[in-house]
Amino acid sequence: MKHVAALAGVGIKTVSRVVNGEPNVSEETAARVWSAVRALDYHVDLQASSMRRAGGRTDTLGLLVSSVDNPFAAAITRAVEDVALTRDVAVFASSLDDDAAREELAVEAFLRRRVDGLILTTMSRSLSYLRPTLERGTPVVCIDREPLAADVDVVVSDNREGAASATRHLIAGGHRRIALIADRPDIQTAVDRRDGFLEALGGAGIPTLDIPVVMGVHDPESAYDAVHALLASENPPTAVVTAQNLITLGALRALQEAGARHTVALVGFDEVSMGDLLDPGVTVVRQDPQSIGRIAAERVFARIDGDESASQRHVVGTELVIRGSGEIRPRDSR
Amino acid sequence: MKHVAALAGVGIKTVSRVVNGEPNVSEETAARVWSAVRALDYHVDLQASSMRRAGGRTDTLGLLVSSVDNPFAAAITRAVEDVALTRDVAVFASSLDDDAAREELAVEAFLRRRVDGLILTTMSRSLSYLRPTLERGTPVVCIDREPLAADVDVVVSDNREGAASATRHLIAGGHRRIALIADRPDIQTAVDRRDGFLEALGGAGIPTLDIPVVMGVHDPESAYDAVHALLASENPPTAVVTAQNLITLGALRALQEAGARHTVALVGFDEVSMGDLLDPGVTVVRQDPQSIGRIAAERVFARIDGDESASQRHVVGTELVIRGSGEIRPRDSR
DNA sequence: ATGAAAGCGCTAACAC
DNA sequence: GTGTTAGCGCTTTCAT
Repeated sequence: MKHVAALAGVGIKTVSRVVNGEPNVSEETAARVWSAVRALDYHVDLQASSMRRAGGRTDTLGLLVSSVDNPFAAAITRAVEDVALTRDVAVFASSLDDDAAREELAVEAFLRRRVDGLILTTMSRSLSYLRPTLERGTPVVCIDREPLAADVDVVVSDNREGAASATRHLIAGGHRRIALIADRPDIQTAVDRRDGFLEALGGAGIPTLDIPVVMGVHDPESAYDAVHALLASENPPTAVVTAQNLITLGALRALQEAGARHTVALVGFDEVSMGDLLDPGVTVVRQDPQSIGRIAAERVFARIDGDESASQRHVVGTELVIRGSGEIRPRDSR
Repeated sequence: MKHVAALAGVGIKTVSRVVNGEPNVSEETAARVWSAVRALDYHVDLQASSMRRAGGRTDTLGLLVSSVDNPFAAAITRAVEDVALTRDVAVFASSLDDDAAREELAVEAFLRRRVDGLILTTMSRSLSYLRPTLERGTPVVCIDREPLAADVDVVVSDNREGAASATRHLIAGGHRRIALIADRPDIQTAVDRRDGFLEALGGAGIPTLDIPVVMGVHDPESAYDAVHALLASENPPTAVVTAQNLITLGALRALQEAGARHTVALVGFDEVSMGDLLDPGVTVVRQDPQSIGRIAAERVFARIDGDESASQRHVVGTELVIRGSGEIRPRDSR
C-alpha cells in the first residue's frame, strides 16, 4: 500500500480510501490510485486490515464437518460456501473424522485464525471447551448433532422422527422382525435414530427385546459384516433400517452377495447416490443438507451482525422416498 | 498477549517465547505463563504473528475445485486437508462452478488473505491473471486441468489415455458405433477425453466422421436428454462413453427409462458411487483423486519450503474397472 | 479532499 | 533467562 501510494503520488490513507470504496476522494485521484494498484498487482491485506478495523472482523468462517468427503457433509459445505460468497467471506473447511481430539484441535486452529464464526459438527455433548469462546461473543452454530448443555444455535435433521417414519413404513408393510444398523453410540445422531427406531416399534406394540440393534457400525465394511452376520443368524430379520449413508452402502453389498436384495427389505437414513437406479430402488429417509448448511450460515451471519436474541433450534424435516427396497414384503409373515 | 503477560507478571516477549515453544525460558516462568494462558483462554493471533514472522507465512492454503459437492473434488479436498493437517496449515476451500469469472474472484479472495500457496482447478488456459502472483513467488499447483502457457506444477489424470482405454475396451467388445457424451469444450479435460476417444477409434480404423460426439453436456439432466435423443435417432449407438461422473448418472437414467441398460454398453469416466451394485455393474475408468490431492499438496509445500526446481508435471494413472455395463455386446454387429 | 500520527497483536533484533 | 524497541500493513482519529 505504501508503494501504491508512492507510485500514485498520494498519501497512504488515500489509497486506503480508494481501495475500500470510501467517499471523499476525487475521481482523478482515484483513477491514479487504481492504475498504480494494477501496475503493482496490489491486493489489500485482509489480515492487516482486520487488525485495525472496528469489530476486528476477518471475513472468515470455520466449518467443521464429519468429513468433506462424505456426500452429506459435502452438500452442507457447498451450501455454507454459497451463503458466505454473497458476503465475501472465505470458509475454512475441516474434517472431524468423528474424533473428539481432532474436534478441539480444529476449533483451536480456527480460533487462532480469528474466524468470525464457527459452524460445527461436534462429538462433544457439552461444548465445555468452547465456553470462553462463547462468552467472548464468537458465534457458534452446531449442525447435524445437538449439544446438550450449551447455549448455541442449532440446526439438525429430525433424526428421531425420520428413523421412526422409516420404521413405521416397514411395520406397515407387514414386517415384525426389523434390524437396525447404526453408527457409534458416541455419535449423537446414531442414538437419536435408534431411539426413533425403538419408539416406532414400541408404538406398534412390537416387543423390542429381541430386536437386533447393532450399534458401532461406522463404515461400509463393518456394515457389510453386520448384515452378513444378521442374515446368517438363527432368526434373520425380514427388514433392515440402516442409519447412515455409508452403512446403507455396506448393507446393500451384503444383501447383494447373499442374493437377498429382493427378499429382505431395506430403508436407509440419508440419501444415497443412484438410489433410484438400483433394482430394487433404495427407499431412504432423505435429509436436506442444503437447507441445513444454508440455515446454519444464515444464523452465524445474523449473530455476526449483532443478533442477540435467544439461541434458536432449527429442525430440518426429512422425507421418506419410496423406491422399492422398503416395500418388499416379509417372506414369512406368520 | 499483553494481558497474559500482565497476569503472569512477565514481559510480553516471554509470553511469545513460551507460546511458540522457543528456548531460554525457565520451567517456572513457563508454567506461570501457561496458567495465565489458560485462565484467559488465550489463543495466539496467527494473523498478527504472520505479519512479523520471517517469510510472512500465514499457514494457510487456497484450494479451488470444480465444486466441493462433486465426489471427485471432495476426495481431492480431503486429501489436501490431510496433508495440510500434518503441517498445521488450514485450507480455504472454494468452488469454481466452471465459471471463469468466479475463478478470478476466488483467487483474488485467496490472495487478499495472503495464502501461502494455491491449488487450483482452472478454466483459464493461460493463467495470465496469475502472472504477477507467480513472479512474486507464490506457489501455484494446477490440478485436474492443465494450463497451456504457465510455468506451474501440474497434477492431472491421464485423461486422453483413460478415455482411449475405455473406447478400446468397447471396440474390443465388437462395438463400432460408439457415442461420446462429454462436458463443455471450454473445460479442458472434456477436450482431452474426446481426443482420446477419437484417437482410439482412429487407431482401430473406425471412421470417426459420423460417430456421435456430443459436447457441452454439463449435468445429469442434459446427459439424460442427450442419451435419450441418441437412442431415438435413426442409427442409435450400440455403446456410449460418458466423459464425467454426472454425465454417467444422467446417461444411466436415460438407458434405464429406455429399458436399454442391458442392451446398450456404457463405460463411464470417473468412478460412480454404487457402480458395483447396479445391474449390470457400471464399468468405469477410475481416477485417483486421493493421489491427485496428496501429490498437489506435497508439491505446494515443497515449493513453500523453497524448492526452486523446474516445474513438474505429474500424471496420475487411471484404471479400467470392469463391472458389466462395458461388456455388453452389440446387438446388430454386422 | 487529503494526510500524519497512533496503534491493532505480534516477532526480530538487540539489549541487559 | 528476560525485557525493550521497532515495525509488519493497515484503519482510526484528528488535522489541515
